[in-house]
Amino acid sequence: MGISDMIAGFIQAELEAADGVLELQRSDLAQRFNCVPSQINYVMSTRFSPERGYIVESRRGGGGYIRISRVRMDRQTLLMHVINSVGDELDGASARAIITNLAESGAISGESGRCLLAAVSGRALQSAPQIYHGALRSDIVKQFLIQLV
Amino acid sequence: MGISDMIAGFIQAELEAADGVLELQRSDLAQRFNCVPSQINYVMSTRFSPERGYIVESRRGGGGYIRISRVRMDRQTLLMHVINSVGDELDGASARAIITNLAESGAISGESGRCLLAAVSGRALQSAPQIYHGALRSDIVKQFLIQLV
DNA sequence: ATACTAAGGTCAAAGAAAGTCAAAGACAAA
DNA sequence: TTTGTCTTTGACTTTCTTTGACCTTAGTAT
Repeated sequence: MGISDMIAGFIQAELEAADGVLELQRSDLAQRFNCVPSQINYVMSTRFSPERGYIVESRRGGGGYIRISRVRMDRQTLLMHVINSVGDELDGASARAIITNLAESGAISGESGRCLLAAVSGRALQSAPQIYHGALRSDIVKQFLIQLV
Repeated sequence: MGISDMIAGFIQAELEAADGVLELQRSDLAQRFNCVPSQINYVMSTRFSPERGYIVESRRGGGGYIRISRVRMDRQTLLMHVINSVGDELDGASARAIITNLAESGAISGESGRCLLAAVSGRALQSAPQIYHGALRSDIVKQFLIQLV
């Protein structure tokens, strides 16, 4: 494992500990890992790009810094919205509507959609009495989607 | 027996010892067997192809590597096997074991694994009385996996 | 304002792996 | 002997990483 990977690992750990936002100094970090400062830029652009779900801001000059934030993309916002909007019970038709919607909007993959649909289908729930189905559907959908946020 | 066979044998032994996943460096291996590095590529493509049940990943550049993992069966066979082997009830620990296994072997994605795990978690099933959980887990897992075959 | 100093940014070159491909060699089957 | 298949080799390519020289921006002191 090269230096870039170690730096990336360190940052991710710190980010985890700091709950998603981290502010650091380029030269500090470079010193800590005994590398040239521009290596930090390299790590930023290859490991913490927006495509990978991070926003990196910075400022030069005295008291400068690099701020990295892990960002929940639009997708995530949408998912959270859906998760929160689903009540304690969910009937089959609504579940289908919600799930196909998510899939069509691209928030979840078609495959995930099919899997989730299957997991809340009559077949999957048949062992439990009908009265529980609404609540089960709601909980299964929520727990499933939370994994994708 | 040619060099390629020796290399293949060595790798298989190491794989055995390493329990299915092995990471090595092309140039190291080439040196050890006193051959040209591209010979390793030859061995990979002729002896460790996906048809033979292996997945080979690699990375170039500094700190590059070649990672070889053995996959038991092809995805579909494995999935069907699992689906058929799950009885009418499934306890939480077994579900976890089965699902993480599938994910580790690459038969399902890590994401799918997490989703399925979430869908059969205590949280997802809490609305139904405990006595139904076993059957629900079994049915949900089966219905979910059938979508992926 | 001006100049100094303390950040961070850019870019291209050098280095470190791995990948590709085609030619040459070995060997068994026809 | 010829033919076809499997191996071996090495020149050349592509990708990823590391390094350093030089540039820009933001405070701070005169």
